[in-house]
Amino acid sequence: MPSRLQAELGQTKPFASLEHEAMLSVARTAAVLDHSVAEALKPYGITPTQYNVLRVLRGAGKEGLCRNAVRDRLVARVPDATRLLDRLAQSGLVARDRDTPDRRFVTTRITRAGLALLGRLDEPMTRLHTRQLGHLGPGKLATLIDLLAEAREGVAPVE
Amino acid sequence: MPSRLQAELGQTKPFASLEHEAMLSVARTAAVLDHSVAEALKPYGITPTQYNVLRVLRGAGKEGLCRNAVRDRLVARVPDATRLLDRLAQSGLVARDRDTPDRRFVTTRITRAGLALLGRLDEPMTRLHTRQLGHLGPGKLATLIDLLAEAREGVAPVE
DNA sequence: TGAAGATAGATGTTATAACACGTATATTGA
DNA sequence: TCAATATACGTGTTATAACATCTATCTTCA
Repeated sequence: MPSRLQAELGQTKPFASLEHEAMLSVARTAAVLDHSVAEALKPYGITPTQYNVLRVLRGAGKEGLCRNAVRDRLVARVPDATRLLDRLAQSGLVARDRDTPDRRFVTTRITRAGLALLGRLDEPMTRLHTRQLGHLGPGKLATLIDLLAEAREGVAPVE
Repeated sequence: MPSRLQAELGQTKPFASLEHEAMLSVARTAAVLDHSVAEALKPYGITPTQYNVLRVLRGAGKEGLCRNAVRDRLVARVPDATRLLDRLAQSGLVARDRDTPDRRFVTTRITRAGLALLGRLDEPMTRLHTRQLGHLGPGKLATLIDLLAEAREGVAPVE
């Protein structure tokens, strides 16, 4: 029986190895999920990466976070956190201040407008997540989360 | 017990839902795996997407594939397949011809140089895949592949 | 104390992604 | 048969990613 992924990619030959099929399955699933999140966020004028930043900053609270701390908490590696935050600052969703004793640090905090945007997004995003993955049920979701964590053990961290 | 992903992202609060944690787990795992593949391919001067295209075209054989067929077989959605193939053609790894009865189609085929490059990559990439995911073993890999396929059922296809 | 190195961040530049629109060929149906 | 539509692909443009390099501040230690 050809695999589900094979059919999705219109591929005639089976995969060379289970490892390879798993690699492509992860990439495919991430692309599909990310695409639907991007579509859902589009009406609000932000990208999944920007949404991720805003959630990180909401989690950090009033203290805020410096640039590198934000960058290291993001799901995907971003090589240019400065201009990512520039754009969010220009939209008024975050604010930056060089207000620590160590003058090298620039603290970024989510603004009232950023919190308001996240507030408007919380419900639709939760519904989206449920619609996308809810059918798996708690048991399978927990297994999936565990297996993915185990999968990440095999490679060096994103550094 | 805080989840593994929580620790990786330096996050203090638990995730809002299993669905959300699963979403982020998939994205995180894909980013980590993609990054290591990109690093491995860098010495050869191609990106993961280009590698993917070359594999698709090798699979298609002498017949080749038209632009949209290539695009639809890629793991991740690419909105500009023309210039992606332009770059591969400029590197001499693929060749294009408008040689079908229907003059709208442009057939793309992998060149001898493209095949040679893939040949050099086959072994190191297989080793990389094994190093990244081999420790899971066949049983867990099969489960992971199945769960990811099931996860993709919840959302509309990438169209 | 002050030069060397480390750290945090900004900036310049090129390549690619993303989106809208344009062109050529083929198909359909009045 | 020929105008309308569909299909396959290309092009123009802007935004962002990716990479290298630069500046400012702080730390370390001879």
